[in-house]
Amino acid sequence: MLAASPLRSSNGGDGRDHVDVVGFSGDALLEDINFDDLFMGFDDGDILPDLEVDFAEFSTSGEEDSTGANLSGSGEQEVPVVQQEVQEVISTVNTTDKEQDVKPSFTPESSSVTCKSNRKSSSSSPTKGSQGKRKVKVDWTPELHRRFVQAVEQLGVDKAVPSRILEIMGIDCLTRHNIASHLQKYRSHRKHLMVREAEAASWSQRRQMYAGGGGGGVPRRPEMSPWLAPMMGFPPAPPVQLFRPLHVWGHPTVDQPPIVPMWPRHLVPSPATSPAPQPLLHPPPDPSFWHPHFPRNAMTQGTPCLYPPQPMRFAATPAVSGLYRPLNVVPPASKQPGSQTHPSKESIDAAIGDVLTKPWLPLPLGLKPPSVDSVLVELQKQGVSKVPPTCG
DNA sequence: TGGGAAATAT
DNA sequence: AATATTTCCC
Repeated sequence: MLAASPLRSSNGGDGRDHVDVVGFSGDALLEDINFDDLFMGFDDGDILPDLEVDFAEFSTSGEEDSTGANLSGSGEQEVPVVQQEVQEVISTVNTTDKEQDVKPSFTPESSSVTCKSNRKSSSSSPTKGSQGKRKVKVDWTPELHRRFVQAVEQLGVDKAVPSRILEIMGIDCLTRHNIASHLQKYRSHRKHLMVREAEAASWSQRRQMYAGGGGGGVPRRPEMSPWLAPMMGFPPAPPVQLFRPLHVWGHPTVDQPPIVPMWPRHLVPSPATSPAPQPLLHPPPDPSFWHPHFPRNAMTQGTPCLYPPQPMRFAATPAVSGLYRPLNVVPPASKQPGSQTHPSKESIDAAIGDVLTKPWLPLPLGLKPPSVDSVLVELQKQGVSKVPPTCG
């Protein structure tokens, strides 16, 4: 069962057809692989209603090389151009039912995956620039991709070859080249993911070395501790310093437990350990998640300090790069011992705006700092306000 | 027949 | 910008 309609390129170049291959399922989630990472934007909205249009009903139009394409056969062939009315039917269905509850039961075995035209296809003249080949562009919908993954895993990632995948998937309108292309990308993404996971694992391993396996996160050799290492230039009479981790490329840690150890009490930095600031490095991309998260927890709880207004320096540290950016938050002047001296939300906001202009500095030993939440918790436990000598 | 890179298209 | 296809070479 297929549905397709022509897509003519607007530039009159090769005038490719664009065919979506769609199916639908009640559970559009891809569980085998985290394709949220790989293919952003997949959601139920991408799963289109069943467009069971029998390709046999459509005559091919115009182009010689695409005529006679046999979509019910196996192997690769050109997807035929179909009549305009198909496209109309399809877009009608799309616009009406897309958000509706059109999720018929679906089982992988019995699923029908259909090919439909891409709606981007404009109704331009079929005669344009269509000599030679007319390829279709396959839209790898979640369902289609799920089947792809299924096939790949069935064969084994290493042994999966396009022709076999195609066979297993049983999607008529796909060609071996479609599969090969997708497979290439799939592997590439996969490799990427594995690298990232390896990094995470390696980090996690190192974390354990310093976390002491539940002993409160105290490194075995404090004097060598990476945590202790100079992270930033300390202010002359510094208040509490925290690392503020930035998960720039990953997902915010909202749903995840912290993967980093608590900040050990005796490792809270002190002025004596502060080095000179490092030179500017390449800024990592997209620190955009700053705003949503930072002010919420940063300084709203505890950490009273009696210093006069003075920058509080946080480290905004991307998880991967080993860089951080200092964040200076100026707390209000303390009135009397014991009074609250949190920075105001405004000053935090101002600092956040400002931090983006700061240079990125290397994080010693390439280690990540603890998560801000864990630090805050730990600092609270430890009565951190006493860390600077005059703060308690 | 398939992998992979690069160019190209959308 | 992201993703898919094509082309070329091995």
